[in-house]
Amino acid sequence: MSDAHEHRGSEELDPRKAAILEAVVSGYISTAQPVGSSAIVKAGEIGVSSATVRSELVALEREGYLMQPHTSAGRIPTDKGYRFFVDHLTSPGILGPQQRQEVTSFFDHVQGGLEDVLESASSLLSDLTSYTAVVVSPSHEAASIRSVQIVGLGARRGLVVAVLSDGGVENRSIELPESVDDAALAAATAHLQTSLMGSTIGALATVSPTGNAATDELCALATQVLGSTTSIEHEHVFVGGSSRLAGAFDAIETVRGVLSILEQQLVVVSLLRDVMESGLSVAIGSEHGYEPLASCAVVVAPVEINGRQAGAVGILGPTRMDYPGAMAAAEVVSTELSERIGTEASDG
Amino acid sequence: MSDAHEHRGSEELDPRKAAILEAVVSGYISTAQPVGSSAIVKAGEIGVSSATVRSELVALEREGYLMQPHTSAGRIPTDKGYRFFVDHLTSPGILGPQQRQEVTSFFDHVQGGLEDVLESASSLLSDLTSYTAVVVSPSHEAASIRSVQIVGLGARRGLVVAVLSDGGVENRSIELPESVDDAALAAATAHLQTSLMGSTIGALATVSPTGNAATDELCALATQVLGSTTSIEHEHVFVGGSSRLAGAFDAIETVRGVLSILEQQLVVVSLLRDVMESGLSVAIGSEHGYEPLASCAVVVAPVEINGRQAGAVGILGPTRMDYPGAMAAAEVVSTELSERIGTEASDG
DNA sequence: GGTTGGCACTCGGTAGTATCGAGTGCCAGA
DNA sequence: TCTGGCACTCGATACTACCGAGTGCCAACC
Repeated sequence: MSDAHEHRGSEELDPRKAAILEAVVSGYISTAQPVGSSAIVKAGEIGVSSATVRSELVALEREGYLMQPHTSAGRIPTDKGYRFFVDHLTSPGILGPQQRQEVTSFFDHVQGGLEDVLESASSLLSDLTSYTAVVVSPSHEAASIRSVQIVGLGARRGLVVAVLSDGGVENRSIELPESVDDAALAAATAHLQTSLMGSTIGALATVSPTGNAATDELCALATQVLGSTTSIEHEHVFVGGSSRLAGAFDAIETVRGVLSILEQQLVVVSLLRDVMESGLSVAIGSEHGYEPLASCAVVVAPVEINGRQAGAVGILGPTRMDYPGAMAAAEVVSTELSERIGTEASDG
Repeated sequence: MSDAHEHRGSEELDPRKAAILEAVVSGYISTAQPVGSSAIVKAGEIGVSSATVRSELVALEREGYLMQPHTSAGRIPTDKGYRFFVDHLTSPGILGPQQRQEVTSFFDHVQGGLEDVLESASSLLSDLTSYTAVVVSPSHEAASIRSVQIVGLGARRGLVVAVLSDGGVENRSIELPESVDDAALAAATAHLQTSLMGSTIGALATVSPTGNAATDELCALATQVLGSTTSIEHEHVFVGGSSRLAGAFDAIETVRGVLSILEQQLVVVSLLRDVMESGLSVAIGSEHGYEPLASCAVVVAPVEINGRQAGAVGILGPTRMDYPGAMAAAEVVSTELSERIGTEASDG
């Protein structure tokens, strides 16, 4: 009480307290059982008796790093305990040779369009970590348009296709006005192409009228559907290894809640963005504000294109997850993805 | 034994036996509890005493329609029991007005490309039924190419984009040869366009050489990546409402297994195809050969384009699912999807 | 002969009780 | 300040008793 440090979140901890806290956290992470004083002593790192450890445990509990599920049980870490562990007691870790191999092999062999790569990447990240992984596609908002065209599909149906500088392809189906022939489509495509080339999908350039009514109508239609859905709504979320959630939690209601969150793409996007904006790479328990994820930890890493943060990868596990491993995997995959997706490099 | 009918799977059942079977099945579907003789009598449909019902239950059990979880419990249906129920005791049912409204509202307002529509449709189907839903995109194998182009993204990176007659857009990133300028890309695009227009992605037309080395190299590259992945590998599976699995089963291990199946897109595609090829619209329990889905029932409906079966929708629930409701929802959504996707209609 | 009420029996589920032991908090002594 | 000792707590496990839903069987009845 008289200690002014009490209100600081991350003040230093007695080296011995830190060691004991570490023993509890890593013990609980590997066994999923509350850790008792004798188990800590047996681990060998601390040269004192269990009685001494117990008094330290009481202190750690009072300070909010640990809690007891019930009176006669060992301790388990609180969110604050995990936080201290992540910030001060562990470092990102490195991938094992086999995982390293898996990553390089993946990026050597992956093929297909942007979406396919991201989709597979989410599976890769899940395989590497044994947790559920998410990959949020780079926002296309800032990507510039490299090509636009209107393709007729027959029977008054058409498709507006825009290719973006980041490799993304946006397409929207439209209903064509009656009696549009291929020539009209070609004319409109040509005009759109010159007008929109280089502008971003978030801020489409205005298409000046040509005087040809049919062309202008088509162009208006195309720009309208391209701009109609804000790009945030089209940020895509890829979830890999969702079945592993069932292994990570034993309460089926928790699994349900987390799965339900993962279905809401907007929520996942916001979650990852919020975490990164607060400058963290890990959000533990209730640190992010999402109730149903209170028993989860999220490890995130940004995907960058030309130094600008454009997307993200995330790993979702129980708070008692393997933080070093997850952070290492997220780091490696996000870096590789950034490299692979980044296109406007200077070595051309 | 002496009864020759014994070996026929779906011979008629005594009307009273059928009524009793129906009572058991619908009772178990709505309560999830084994159904006893007295509950059947209380339901009122059968004008006999519980003792009589019991002797019929014994017969139904001997014939394989019912089983007892343990000696002193009521009966629950076997897969065969559900099958009889679906085939003879119930009909597809109709959607409630509210659901009907939901469907029309959905198809009125949905926008975006083909994939977006299918993705949202899986959520719709899940919302309608309260079960997990899957939508398999129409195979692009038979769709003809309406447009091909190679777009440069800078720094030796390019994207091959093909627009198909069914509204699908395939894209593959490629590494461009050194020193390719926009003119070369345009030339190659033009040549590809005329060569491939109308051919299917499953059987690309050969592109005749032009004599221009750069153009021919680009065309070869493009046709190679377009043909490289067989189209079955690119059939896309959209899963909606996976969180509902956690509500449908109480064994967490079952949830895990089913989720794991849903992650394997190829398996889902095969499953739905197998079921439809055997002429069914419902597969119950172990009727399909997929072990982890032994406690599931799958309701499927084809998505057709111009009369040809091209994709499918499916509903995945426990064997004690609401078959009429699920069948109605699958039917409606698949029909609407067929209508919306089908493009080469004749009224153009 | 099919149907029925009666009845003994089975067995999962629930509640109550005893026991075990891991782990604790506390304290006196080193 | 640390340590060994000790009484205490309380979840987990095992065992028992009991209840009741539901059964199979059978003699009697229409």
